[in-house]
This record gives sequence, structure tokens and C-alpha cells, in this order.
Amino acid sequence: MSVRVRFAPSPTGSMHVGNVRTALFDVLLARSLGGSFVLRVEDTDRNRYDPQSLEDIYGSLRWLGLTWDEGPDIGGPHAPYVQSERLERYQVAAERLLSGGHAYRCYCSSQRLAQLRESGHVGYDRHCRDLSEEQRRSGEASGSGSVVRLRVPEEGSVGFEDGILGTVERAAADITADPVLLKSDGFPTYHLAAIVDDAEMEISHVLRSQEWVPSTPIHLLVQEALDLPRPAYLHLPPVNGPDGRKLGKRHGATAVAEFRERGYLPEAMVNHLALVGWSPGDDRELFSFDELAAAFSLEGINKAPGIFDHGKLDWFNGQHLRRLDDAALAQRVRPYLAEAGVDVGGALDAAAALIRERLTVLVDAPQWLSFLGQDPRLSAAELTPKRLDAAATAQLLRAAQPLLEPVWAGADAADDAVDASLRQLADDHAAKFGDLMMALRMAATGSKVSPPLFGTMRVLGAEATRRRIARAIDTLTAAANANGGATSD
RNA sequence: GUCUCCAUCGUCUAGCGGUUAGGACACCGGGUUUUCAUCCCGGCAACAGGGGUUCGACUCCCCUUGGAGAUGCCA
Repeated sequence: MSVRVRFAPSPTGSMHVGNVRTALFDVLLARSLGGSFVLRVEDTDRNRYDPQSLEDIYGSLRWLGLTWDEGPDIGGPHAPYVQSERLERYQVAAERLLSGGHAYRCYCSSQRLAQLRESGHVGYDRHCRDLSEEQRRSGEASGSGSVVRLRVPEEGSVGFEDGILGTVERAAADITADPVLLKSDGFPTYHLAAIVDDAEMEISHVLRSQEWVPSTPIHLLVQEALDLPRPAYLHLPPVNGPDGRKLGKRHGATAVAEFRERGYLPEAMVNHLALVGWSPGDDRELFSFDELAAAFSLEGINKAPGIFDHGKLDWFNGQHLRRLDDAALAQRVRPYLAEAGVDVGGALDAAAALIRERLTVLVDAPQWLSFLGQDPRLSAAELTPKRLDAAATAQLLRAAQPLLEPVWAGADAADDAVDASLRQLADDHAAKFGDLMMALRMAATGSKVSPPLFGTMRVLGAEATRRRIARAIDTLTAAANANGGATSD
């Protein structure tokens, strides 16, 4: 039997890291076993349906490189892949269950159900389970519609072998009492739709969140009643928020789209996500997508819930950022620079290379290159290293100026020589090399923190750099004269 | 309330009866360095508790505790 896995999101909200982790495991399983990955949209809840959510789902999956072999947009042998377009199938299935005595029509009003709840009763009281012909007729006659409920046996138990949890057994009495399979609006609930579709789409492995374990017996009952094959069930451990609770609205940044905007690489997201709930069994941490597909196996999946740790994601992002070559990094960084209005001219690749080691997320890129903006306006005090005074600093800068020229000659070929000549210069003036560099850094970038200076100067350009240093010399000289040569502090 | 699942450093995890309980992130030191960062080295830090089983339990069983989930005409 061929391996076929499906990811079946419902378009009712944005895709969060937990959902996408499931999708990732789906893809990894399919890829590692040479199977197919099916995307199916479960839009059977008309009230919560959100068209924007669908875009978010597609966008998030694509961004992460989790591409499907069959799905709503590309079709496939079992199209359509949108449940709202498959209603007849569920209705037919419901009819079969009805005629086979495995399900029954329920005429209870939502008011009655609400009352039941308020009175403290948990679950459905099976009020319509064994209606007389007469009661049934009056129910139909009332015209207020009906739902189809599964007739869950009252005795015995239902069990299955979960691929991750092992044997799961549940007493019939503990199974949700007669869940609704077909709603009064003619749409199926998950319990019917997913089972029918999984069978029809020949799904071999169902990977889904552990929250589904309690309702799996329902699914088995439906399957059995419909005489459908049973796929392997693998219930994945949940991915919880930092507080250890189920991911939800209160957890801030959990939407995949948000991570994307903040400049996390899809490679890093995938890498980190894969390691929450799965382990290769050895000490490896850094993986490319292909490496994951190669290493992935069901045995490595964990049972215990995990927390999506943002700190580790940062680390992964840095690692993957550093794996990008100049051109690739430049492309990733470009939109963020444009957004922030930082103009690097034709030096995008060089600029990217300059900040690679300093980036955690792409949104940080603009501030590392902010020296490209206006010429800094600095006071003599700001320009003067602690161990020097204005006069000495001016003198150093003046002497350093010509020595910097080779920096612009080409790539970084001359940097070592420039470095050596500047060290010599500092030495000659009985100054610290670090102080000289800091004075140059302040003059050229207006900041005590910058990427490596020579590269920074190259990206800034010869003209701007010379201008800024000249200006700094002027400022320092003026201050030195005013002070009559005294300390400029 | 009832049912289900889960339980190793703060976090992600390795371990599948005999280990100084390993790695990674974070954190704290130190080193390299032109600032920042990277990088390198070192340190801190865990088997929830109690019973069994066994010559021997982190590993197997039970209970307790803790956490999570389910209990919808949501998925």
C-alpha cells in the first residue's frame, strides 16, 4: 500500500506553529517514505469560515516549502479537496448509517440542548435515540430540521493501536454520547467528513494532534459502520505556548505569518519545528529540509508535549542566516532595507556580507546599516576616544586618511596592508590601535558599534567616508584650538 | 465532575535494566578580535514523589502529585 498522508486544516484562523508542525511531519513522513502529501480544506463550519484564513494557510505552507502533491488548487485523483464541495458524499454516507441503524435523526432544538447543559448534564442525553414512529413523524412535521447522530454502543469498548501512543482503549460508556455527524444545515461534522474523505482519498497515515485521541473511537465506529478501511493513526504531541498551555489567541507571536514578517527564515522555522516532538536520535541539531526528510522516522516522534521556544528559534535563525552566501542573503535582506528606507546603492551583496554575523532576524538589518544615512553630526567629545584628547585625535585622523585609500581600490585585498599601516601609525603616535579605529569608526559611522570598519567604509563609499573624516577633523581641530591644546573633555 | 494522554536540566531533547545521566538553546565565566557580533573553551543545571518487580532501576508495573487535552449542530 502506498503511503499517503494529509494535512487537513480548517480555514477558521491564522496558521500557528502547532498546525504547521503537524503539516511539517506530514511532509517529512511522505518525503521520507516516498509517499504523497495531500492538502484538504475542512471548511464544514459555515459560521467560523474565514476566507482570509485560507490564504494564510496556503501562504504559510508555501513559505515553509511544504508543498502538496494534491490539493484544492492543483487538483488530483480525488478532487475536489475542499469539503464544502463534497457535501453529497457525506450525505450519502449519513443515509447509509441511518439505514444501517448506526445513526439516527435527532430533532432536539438547540434550546433544549442548551437547557440540558445548564442543568448540569454533560453531553447529549440520547433523547432521540429510540423515538417511536409517531415521535419521529411529529419531529419531521415540526419542520425545524434535524441532525444525524451516531448511535454509540452503550456496552463494550473501542480500542486501537496508535503509532505513537501504543494501545489506546476506551470504554463505550466513556465515548461522547451520540455525537452529531450531519448538522441541520446539511454540512457534516469533522467526525463524518474526515472519515469519509480519509477513506476516499486513500489516506494511509493520519498524523494529527493529540487532542484528537478522545474522539478517535468515534471515528473508528463510523469507519466500521461504513465498512471503510482504517488508516494508521499517529497522534502527535501538542506544541504548547510558553505558559505550557494549548496554543491560542493569548500567546502573542504564534502565527507563522508573523515570524515571516519579523524576518525568520523558513529554513530556521522548519529546523526548529522539526525538533519539537521529534528527535533524530543523535546529537545533530542543524538540518536542512532535505536532511530532515532523510533522517525522519516515526520512531523518533515523542509523546510528551513541547514548547515552542523563541530563544532557540533565534539561534537557529542565526545559524541558517550564516549558511547563506552573499547573494542569497542579499535577496533576503533587500525587502527589509527597502521597507526601512535604507539605500545601499549597488553594494547590496557586500552590505549583506558585512552584517551576516550580526543578524538574528532580518528586521534587524536596517539598523546595522543605518550608517548609510545622513552624515553624522558629532561633538568633539563624542569623536575623542577616552585615552586621547581632541588635538591628538585630529592629528591621528589626519595621518590616517591617506592610509585608508587602498580600502577603496577593490575588494578586501588591501585590508591587511591597511590594517598594518594603521597599527604602525598608532604606534608612532604612542596611541592604541583600538583607539585609532574607534576614532575612525565614530567619524565614519557616527556610532561606537558598526560592522568591520574597512568593509563598512567600502559600502559607505570613498567620497562619503572622506567627507565624514574631514568633517570630524574640523570639529576636533576647532575644539582643540578653543581649549588651547588642553584636554578636550 | 468524568474520561484520556503525558512526566529527564528553565526550554528542546538523548537514554530503550548496569552511564561520572549525553547534546543543544538560554544563562554565567574566560579566550580570539577593530567596536558589536561571530567563533572557541569552561561552568551552572534534571531523572516529580511513594511503593513494588529485579542481583540491579531514569528505564518495567501500580498509586499519588503535577501538567495538558476532551467532554459542541468547532475542528
